[in-house]
Amino acid sequence: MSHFKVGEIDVSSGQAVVIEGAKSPQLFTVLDGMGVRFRTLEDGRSQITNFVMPGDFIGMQDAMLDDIGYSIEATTPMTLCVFRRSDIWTLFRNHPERAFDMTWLVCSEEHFLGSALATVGQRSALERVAWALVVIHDRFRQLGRVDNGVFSFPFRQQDLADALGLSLVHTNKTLAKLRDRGLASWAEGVVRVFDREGLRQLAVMDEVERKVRPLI
Amino acid sequence: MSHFKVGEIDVSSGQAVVIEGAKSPQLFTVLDGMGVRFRTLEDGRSQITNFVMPGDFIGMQDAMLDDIGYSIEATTPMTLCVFRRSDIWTLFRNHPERAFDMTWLVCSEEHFLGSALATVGQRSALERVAWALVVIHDRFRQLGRVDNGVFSFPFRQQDLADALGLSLVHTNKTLAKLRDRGLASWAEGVVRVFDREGLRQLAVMDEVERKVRPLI
DNA sequence: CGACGAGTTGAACTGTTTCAAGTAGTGTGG
DNA sequence: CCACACTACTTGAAACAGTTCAACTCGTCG
Repeated sequence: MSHFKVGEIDVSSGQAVVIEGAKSPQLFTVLDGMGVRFRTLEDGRSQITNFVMPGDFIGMQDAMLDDIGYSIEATTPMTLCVFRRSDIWTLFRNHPERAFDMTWLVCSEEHFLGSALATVGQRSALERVAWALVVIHDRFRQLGRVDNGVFSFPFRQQDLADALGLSLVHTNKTLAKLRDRGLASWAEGVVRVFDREGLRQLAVMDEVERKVRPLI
Repeated sequence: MSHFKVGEIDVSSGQAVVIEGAKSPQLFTVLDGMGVRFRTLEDGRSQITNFVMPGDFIGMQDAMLDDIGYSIEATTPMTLCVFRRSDIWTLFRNHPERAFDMTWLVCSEEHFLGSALATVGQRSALERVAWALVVIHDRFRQLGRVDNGVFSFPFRQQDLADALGLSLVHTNKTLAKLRDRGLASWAEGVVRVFDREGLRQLAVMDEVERKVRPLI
């Protein structure tokens, strides 16, 4: 991929990376830092569709559809590797393995959104929060950031609420319930998963085997 | 695509096309008929992720991820064109334009799931149903099945409820509200959209330009 | 004819939201 | 160094949107 690389950019925390509706001609890979990907309704409500983490590949959707359906904002400072959108076609033509990997990532993203939709559509607040903690925990573990169930998590409770379609207040109270049950806690930016299996069962989710993410 | 075609299959209404968890080695294009794509939780709750219609391309996700995350069931009798999963790689290698189109479809699917997630996560029941009617109406119009806002819709209200994360009863009552307001009606398998613009505004959704779907 | 699926409507209940008030931590400026 | 503003989190109580339960209609199928 290296000769498609245009450069690197740094985005400081709180700043927008991609703005909904704009026609950003770029594709990114996240080298470092985290952010949120979200959609906003005209009246201000916003839905976080996922948390963006190192290794994520952003912008394929826009590049293909000529229309960005979401915004991305950096939560921590981020470093992104930038590709030229117009090179995608060249990639499909000359580097089918890379194109294949990129498609794999999009499929995997779609898969995740399907799970998230089922969660928000069908699960109760307690189940949703438990589900989110399992998913986030597993993703952080893949990144090697989990030490014995403990990892630091840079987002706000409001972000989790926006991701799960719950109010901030209820998200907070639900987290308190999980804490009381000894399943997990989240305080001062640190999440502690005491009982992943218990959370998983509470969330009525089945075990999924880990997938190997291709690197772009 | 024609020499990747393995054959055609017919599925009668009510039958499963793809079963969650199974490893179906096939890809399909819907030639005719409609169905639902859904995910089930272990305790039986189910979330419809989308309505499957003619022209839809199914199975890319599975083929890529080696794991099917959803089921598909035929609502009306369906005719599907079957491809061999193992040919995907050949396609990327020898027919980059086709691979590009397939990726485009996956991106477009992802885009839709993002909208659906924002709907289920943020919109009220009234807004959700209005949103769904606009989306469904537009999709049916693309298929050329809408005559002056009127089209026949083979699904049950329970299906719409499962798609929107609402109970059947409340979905029904919400439809009644839209009928009372003169925006749309749905009776005996026929949907009438009297005021698409009114529905769109009620749903707090912005206008989107139509995209050209590639045919697979 | 009886059983069954789909739709409809009313009434009771409840999970979640909204409102409200307060704590703790952090940064800013006088 | 203290007052002030501001953001994140926490907790209680009131309000309400949506669920659940229940009963009834209508058409279809065997």
